[in-house]
Amino acid sequence: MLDIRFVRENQDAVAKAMEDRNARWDKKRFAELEEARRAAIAEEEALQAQRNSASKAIGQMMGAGKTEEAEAAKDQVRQINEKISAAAALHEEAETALNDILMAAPNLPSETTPFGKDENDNPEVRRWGTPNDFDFEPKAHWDLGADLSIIDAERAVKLAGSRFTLLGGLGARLERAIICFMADTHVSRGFKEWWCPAMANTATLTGTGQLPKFEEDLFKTTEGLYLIPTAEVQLTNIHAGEVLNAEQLPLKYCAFTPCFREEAGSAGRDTRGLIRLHQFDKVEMVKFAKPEESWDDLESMVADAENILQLLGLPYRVINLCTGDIGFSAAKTYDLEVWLPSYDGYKEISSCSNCVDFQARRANIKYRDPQNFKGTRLVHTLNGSGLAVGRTMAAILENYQQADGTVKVPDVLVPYMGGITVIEPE
RNA sequence: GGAGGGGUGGCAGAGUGGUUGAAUGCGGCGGUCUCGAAAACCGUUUCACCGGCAACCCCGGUGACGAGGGUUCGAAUCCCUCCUCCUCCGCCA
Repeated sequence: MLDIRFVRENQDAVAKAMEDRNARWDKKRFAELEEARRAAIAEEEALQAQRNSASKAIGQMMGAGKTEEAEAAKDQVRQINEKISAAAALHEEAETALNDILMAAPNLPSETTPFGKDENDNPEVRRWGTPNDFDFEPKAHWDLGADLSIIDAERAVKLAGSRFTLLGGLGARLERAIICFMADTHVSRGFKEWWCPAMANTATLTGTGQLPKFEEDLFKTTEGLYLIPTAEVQLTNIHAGEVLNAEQLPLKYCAFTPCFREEAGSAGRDTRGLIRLHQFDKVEMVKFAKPEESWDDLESMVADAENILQLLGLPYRVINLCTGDIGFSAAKTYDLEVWLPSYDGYKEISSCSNCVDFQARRANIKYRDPQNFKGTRLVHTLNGSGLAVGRTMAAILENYQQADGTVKVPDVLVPYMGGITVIEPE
């Protein structure tokens, strides 16, 4: 959520930023509601002050035995109360309308977020590795998975429907190996690992920005809970409503969880394989940082994600999402895209964002730094995939496939595969 | 699922309708004392919002004692709903 005072004092800049983001923004309506809100508050509070002093006086009259005077005063306060109710109604009306606007408004892009209309305007930052030049016709991972009997798409449909997957034998083992490798690697680099609920409540999802605007992207239970679309939701909200100490920052958290997404608007896209599923696994990183350090923390988080790809020997590139393409809560986002032969191109495998104080304000996450300021301030929150497991498996299968149809296991995963170095048909 | 008992400031713990934003203790911060430290003593110690102002650190006001509603001139204190924690019983991976 944006800071209402900042929006009030920077109305033109906010309107411009919203336009850059392709977001709807009614500058005039905001200004009117904001004005109405403050007028109503001023009125309401002035009346409350009257009531408070009158009530105090009544108490004294009663104490002094002046019953009749007290009764007369009570009548007057009753009238004040009616006025308070009217002012409070106006106040709440404006407050609710403003809150709806602010909760639906995306974050402001950072200064280093390039201007652009859509994903075609995302500048490439760097590349790592060279895509394999196969001397045979490489298969797509869904064909490799079927041929090796490690991905059973048909039975997954039987069990749950389309956009689910069933991994068998070394496929299941490879999924588990990738998860453990990623989590272990992050832990060795200073991340604290967490194991989280796969469901979250409304407040939690509001804190990170999925709600109220993107409910249609989520699976909802009959109990009113939602399946988490990413562990970012849980890791970030761990400290919701808390005040952290400056010495503990930055906090570096990671977690493996399954993730669940409706994928409502993506019918027909990536229908095969492990790229776009209702349920997928992901190891997620989240950081809580001091505002003055968060941009450095974003760079190092990207490095943490890149480290996984480098250890796995998978070619990738880093792009800087433009204003028209960054997500709702982010001020700046780097995407990591892994080389995927079946797409003859790079495909997103990680997204690392600095949300600055946008989520911290929603979730009320602050920190104290008595050396440098009095009171508390909002922290900055960052999140990044480290990485999406299914897409990593797809990339491994496709990039490590061999002419005979087998798949070599990346060296770093061999220990996690119980020493198995090649995935062969059963 | 059944029965009972709780949720107050960083922590502990008072407070059952009227200067209680909240006693007291601990902790924290500042000071006195000391060569220094400890002890002792003195002072201080929540947050959000509105208004004033050159000013977030000053002044005035409003609100907040798990959350939301109600009663009342007035609620931490009474009533209702919800959330949550604890104890016992039952059930269960």
